[in-house]
Amino acid sequence: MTVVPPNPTLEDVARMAGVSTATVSRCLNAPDKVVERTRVRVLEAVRELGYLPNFGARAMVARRTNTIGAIIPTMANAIFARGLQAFQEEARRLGYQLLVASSSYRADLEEEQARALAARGADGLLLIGLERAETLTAFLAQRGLPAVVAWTYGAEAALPTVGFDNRAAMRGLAEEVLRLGHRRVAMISAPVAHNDRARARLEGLRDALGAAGLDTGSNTGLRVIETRYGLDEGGAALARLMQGETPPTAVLCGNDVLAAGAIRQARALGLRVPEDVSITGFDDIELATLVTPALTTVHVPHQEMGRLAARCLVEMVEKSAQPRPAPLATELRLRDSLGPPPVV
Amino acid sequence: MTVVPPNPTLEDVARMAGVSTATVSRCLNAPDKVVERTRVRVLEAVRELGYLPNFGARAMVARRTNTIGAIIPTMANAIFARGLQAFQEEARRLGYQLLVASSSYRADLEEEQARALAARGADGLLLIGLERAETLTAFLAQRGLPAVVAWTYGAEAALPTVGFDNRAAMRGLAEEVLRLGHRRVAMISAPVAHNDRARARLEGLRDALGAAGLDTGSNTGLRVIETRYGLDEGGAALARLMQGETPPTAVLCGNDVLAAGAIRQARALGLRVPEDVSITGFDDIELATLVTPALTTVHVPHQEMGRLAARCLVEMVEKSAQPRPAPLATELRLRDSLGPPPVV
DNA sequence: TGGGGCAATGTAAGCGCTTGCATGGCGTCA
DNA sequence: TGACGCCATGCAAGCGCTTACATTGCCCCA
Repeated sequence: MTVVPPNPTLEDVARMAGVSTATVSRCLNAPDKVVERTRVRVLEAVRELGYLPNFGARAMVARRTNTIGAIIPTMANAIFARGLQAFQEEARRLGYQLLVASSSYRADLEEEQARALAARGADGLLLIGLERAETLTAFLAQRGLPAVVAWTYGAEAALPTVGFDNRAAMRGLAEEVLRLGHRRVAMISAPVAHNDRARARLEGLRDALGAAGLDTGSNTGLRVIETRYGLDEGGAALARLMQGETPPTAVLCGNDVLAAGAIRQARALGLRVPEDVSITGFDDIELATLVTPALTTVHVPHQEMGRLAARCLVEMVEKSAQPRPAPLATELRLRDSLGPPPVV
Repeated sequence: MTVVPPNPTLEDVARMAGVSTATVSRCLNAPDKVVERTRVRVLEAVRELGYLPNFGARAMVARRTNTIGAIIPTMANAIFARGLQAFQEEARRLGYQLLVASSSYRADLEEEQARALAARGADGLLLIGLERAETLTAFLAQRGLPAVVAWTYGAEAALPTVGFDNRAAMRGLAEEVLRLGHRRVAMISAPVAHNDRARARLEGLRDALGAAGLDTGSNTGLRVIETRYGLDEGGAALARLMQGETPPTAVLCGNDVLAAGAIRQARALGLRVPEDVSITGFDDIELATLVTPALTTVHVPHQEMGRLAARCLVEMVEKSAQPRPAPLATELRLRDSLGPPPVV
């Protein structure tokens, strides 16, 4: 009868196999340095004891962990979920374990999580969006910890970015809206403070408006409501927008969830979409085709982005490279929630 | 000018502050054991160097990491996302860092991830559902690694469960369906193999059918289609169900996503919901109120479940307790997608 | 004024692992 | 047969930290 210790160590295995700990270690890390007969015996002991290398000890001496960390604003948002799942699958393929933490959209928590992940030996970090505490950036630089930023694109950002041009994409959508004849346009946006993506989308809309010679001032021309993420929030924002004297004929939303909420609310108010008011989204998540009418939106290749980000980060970790992937292409998805403005 | 090493150690800090490493360590872990003057000096050095304790080293000697791991089937599913977000917030409040990994619904990957998390020193694990590789259960037992199972409830399960009774909940919904007069009922279910939750829901339906004296056999009475998670998958399943001679008058879906897909498909087929066919969901995620008609479904308290699971797990970790929380209550949400069967 | 006690700090062991270097046994070749 | 070299293995240092125990110095009281 063998005694199986609850947390067997290298030494337990060595004793059982009648070899030194060095040999056991070599069996695990460089099997070809050990002659077959010994190796078999050692692996047998490993199996029997259910031995699992202590990660902390290994990391301490090996100075790498094959772990990468991701910090996302929240898990409760489909936009991140899908891309992250792809990221993790690609990372796994490349031999890396993914650890996810979430920041609740707070810069201080993001930094805290980054430190936690760094302390836990993450070889690299995936971050979302360009905006963050300066101290975090400094921290990454000081430790020489590779990081990539996803879900956005910035040619001259400090860190490599993997994503798409939010501004240009929104501009494209807005141009289509204007082409249909809309002149009174409003936007329901996620809070733009500390969120370069939201801001870029808003600016894209302003770009289009400006190019068409329309007033983009917040007071006189373009009305913008900033609101938290959520269906109800989107609905509430729409209700506010529509109650004035001259409500907008088109409401562009910063993301699909806000847009879906807006559509639901529009119907609750007895407004027809798009006959009375057009509503558009951004991201093209699943729910875009679920609402009635189906959402006109901007399609973002989330999975591709996740995979690309993983490859990019691994390259930085393994080759100390500084890749600069090209921005991904987005695509207009014209569905039913956008139409010409009502004839007066 | 001070030289700031890229990865400062305790010793660097000690040298800079002119004390021993023990004192620095005490400053960090038991500040009241160090006199104020020294402490200030040490913390100053910590700040200046940007010192971050090496987690591996610390874990190795302290034998705990204040880290808990969660393994979920996929991040791309809103059901898990929301509960997990709540779990993580509660865990953080209790002083624990959450690390998430995903298993893609595969038992082998779940085990791999569990080992990875255990090796990384997780003090406890959050698992989903009761079904898993025996070797994993054995592994947890051998290491004495606390774990709780969420999203399901099993009174005599090997591990503490935090969740609700899937079977009873579905039975409740099914009884309502039968009360309205439906007799030809079908189900669109997630794959039941390796998924106790899906299976329990199906059994709940069978319970109700049986209690009403209806045939529950798969061939003659109840039609069940198992399909992968996804809107399109739900839609395809509905299409198959409706094309027979005597299509069901009510289709109960294993979750809201399948139901939403089914509703979309029903409309595409020109069927009115619920006049021609009733469709129900399960989970009550946001999208339930988005579809038209709004989904009749079972509301599950995901956030509460997440919080409770966190408290439960922390209790196990800190007090070596074996809590057995009571099942959470679910609630029928009667909305518009369920109505009486069509009059023939 | 001297000894006891206590609070603050230092010393050093050891957590589990990897790895450079030392060792020893064996095959090979002259 | 003996010297050489090489391969498999062992030895031991050391990664960065915590903590039990030792040491120091000071205060207080007799």
